[in-house]
Amino acid sequence: MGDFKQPIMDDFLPLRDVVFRTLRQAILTGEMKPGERLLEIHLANKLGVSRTPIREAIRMLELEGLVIMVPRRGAQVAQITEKSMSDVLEVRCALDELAVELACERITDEEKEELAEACKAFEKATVTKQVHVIAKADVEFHDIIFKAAGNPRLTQMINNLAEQMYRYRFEYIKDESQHQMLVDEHRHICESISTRDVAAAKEAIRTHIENQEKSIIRQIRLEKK
Amino acid sequence: MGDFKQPIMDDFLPLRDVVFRTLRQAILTGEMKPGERLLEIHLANKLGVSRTPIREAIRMLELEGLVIMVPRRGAQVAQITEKSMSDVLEVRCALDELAVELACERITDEEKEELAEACKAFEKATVTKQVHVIAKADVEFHDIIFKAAGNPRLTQMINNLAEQMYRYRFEYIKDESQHQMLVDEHRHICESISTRDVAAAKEAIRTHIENQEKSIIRQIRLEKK
DNA sequence: TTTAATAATGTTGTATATAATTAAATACAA
DNA sequence: TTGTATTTAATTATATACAACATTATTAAA
Repeated sequence: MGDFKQPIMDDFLPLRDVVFRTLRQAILTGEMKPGERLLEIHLANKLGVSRTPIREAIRMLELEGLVIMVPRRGAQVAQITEKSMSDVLEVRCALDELAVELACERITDEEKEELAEACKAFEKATVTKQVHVIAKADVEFHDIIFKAAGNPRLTQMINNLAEQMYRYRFEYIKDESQHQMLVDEHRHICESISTRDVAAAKEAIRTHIENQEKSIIRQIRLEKK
Repeated sequence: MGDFKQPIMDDFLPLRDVVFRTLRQAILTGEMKPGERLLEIHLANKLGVSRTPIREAIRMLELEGLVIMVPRRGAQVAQITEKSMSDVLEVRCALDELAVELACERITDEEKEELAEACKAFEKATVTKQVHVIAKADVEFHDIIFKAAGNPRLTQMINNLAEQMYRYRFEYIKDESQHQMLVDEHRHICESISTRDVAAAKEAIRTHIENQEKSIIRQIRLEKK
């Protein structure tokens, strides 16, 4: 299927979902540049499917804000600006604060264990200095917090927002000088949730997100040159 | 076009958008009941269009969480449970708090005027005791806060969440015994934003949402019987 | 009467064909 | 050369056709 990276084909995923994931990946990784048009026949040929699943995927990308529709001219990849990113991060920070707040209230002893484990696992991962290993451990750590928060809707929204920053994620993790800080932040978050200290947990997660924001904004400014 | 209520046809909106709005309206008003299947040909005949725009609209409804897809069985209207509603309201409350916080920081003198106007207009609207007049004034009041907050992404997300509760909205406003409280809450919100008192504004909006939540939960419990 | 196999039907998933619209190219007049 | 029609090509929007699959009904056998 074309030269885009193929996503995992679990069972019989409808083609629209395969196309959706493929295009989303291409946009988030920057393989498809902002402003680039999504020509239906072109994509259909490239991915070896008909126009129908392409169109349906585009509708989904549109609602996720990844492409914008120009009436009768079709879709193009949405622009990523410093403003749009900081807007997203502003929202994400608020939602992450909510997540840790809820986690403080609702976390079980078992989940506390899991969180402590994940925290340690993250520290271990940083030692490997392999970007995707660290990224995975990071996701697992945060996923436990989301599970503890017990609000699937919230989880879905945060993950969706996080996805928008996918392109910048790896660059951030690559920077080894930040690793110790990341480990400390995770520990701090883990401890305050375990002791159900809402104020401390919110403060910790806010710092965590703000540091990410700084890194992302820095990268965007670099790109512009 | 069928017996659904026809939305406004500005210029030449693509059929998918007309269908999308029509179906969304039908779901949000309860005309289409949770669990009800969305049969493509059936809807296509009813609305006098082909299956293509119906399918594209369903993709959009799916991403908004209004319908869920059962693989190879098509779409059905999402269930609304007490849990799913309180999950949504939990998120909405956090986002509304963020909105007033940002509004406190960013509101201009001009917008302060507008907000005060809208607050008065809302009070006037309650006197008419006409549900849709009150609802409209309420929306206008909150829209000014969103504008002042200056984060379009946030606005879009809050509006999307608010939409999910559309069905219960009118019942809430219908209850005249609540009107004075609503007016007071709006005044309180308006004043604390104008004086840039973040803590007070957040507290005020939280109360505002929590009261809505109580009303909605009450209605859901009534429905179940 | 119950169960298994099979046919009929309904429905989605995908592909293709047609219509409508816009953008680009060309021709013509000022 | 510039501005304006007019044609041509490209592309989306919509409709229809076909294939795959799932469900239900029906029939045959135990």
